[in-house]
Amino acid sequence: MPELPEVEAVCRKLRRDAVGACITEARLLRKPNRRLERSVAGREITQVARRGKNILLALGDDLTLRVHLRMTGNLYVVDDARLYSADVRAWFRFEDGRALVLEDPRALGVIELLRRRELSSLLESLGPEPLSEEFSYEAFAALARQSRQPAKVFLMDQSRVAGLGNIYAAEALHRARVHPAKPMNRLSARKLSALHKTIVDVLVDAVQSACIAYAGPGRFEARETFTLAAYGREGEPCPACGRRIRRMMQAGRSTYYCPGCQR
DNA sequence: AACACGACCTGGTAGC
DNA sequence: TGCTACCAGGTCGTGT
Repeated sequence: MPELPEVEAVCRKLRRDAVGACITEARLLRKPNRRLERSVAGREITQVARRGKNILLALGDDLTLRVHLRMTGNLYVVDDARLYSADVRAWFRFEDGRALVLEDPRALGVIELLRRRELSSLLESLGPEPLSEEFSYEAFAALARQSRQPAKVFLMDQSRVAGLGNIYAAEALHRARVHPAKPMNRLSARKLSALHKTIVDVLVDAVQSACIAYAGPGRFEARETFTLAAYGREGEPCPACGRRIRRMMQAGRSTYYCPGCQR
């Protein structure tokens, strides 16, 4: 379910609700992990950070709880974890009675405890944050020029750019008028530059939209201000040129694009 | 290096 | 109504 914008919305809310909370007890309901459960007890959540689609809850200086929501996860604070039994896969009870809850119907989400070294190797494996200074055009273009990967596959590779997923990769390509199958090293400087810009634009818009719509429990369905131009619109007219949006498969995922303007 | 594909899981929906 | 097939916002491991 969540890509960078939705994960960012989750993190912003957690910064308000969970930072400073002290964990008294934890349970991973799907796959019990006594070591993790024991290790987090008594620890304070000192910081909430996002890197790509990873949520990083710092528990003091040396330990970090990494949560990845994968397709259907959601992470939020509730007043009483016992009231949210349906798809709750893990809970972390706080001293004040509230609890941090991982809700994840498909149970593909990941929770793990990382020591400092493990955290840095995770961070090293990820490409630049597209909404930070490190996502420069030069760095992006340098990677692109040496890759023959199809543009869509390249954008979804977390080691190239961290945080894009199936929806926003498609939307960035559509805005930049780049065909999803175009090999990255064959894009003109003009197209490459357009793509670099639309990645940022799409994510900025989507973060704003996700933050407005996101309230915690529940899904990320309401995209208040972000309208998808291509994703999920097979057969509908392209808002830019009117040609019908097509769907194709790439790396096992659906890709939506406009055969008229994306070339 | 690049790509296909299955595995991990569950639920929703279109079609018969 | 009930069944089947396919689809889903992610990632990893294996094989070609």
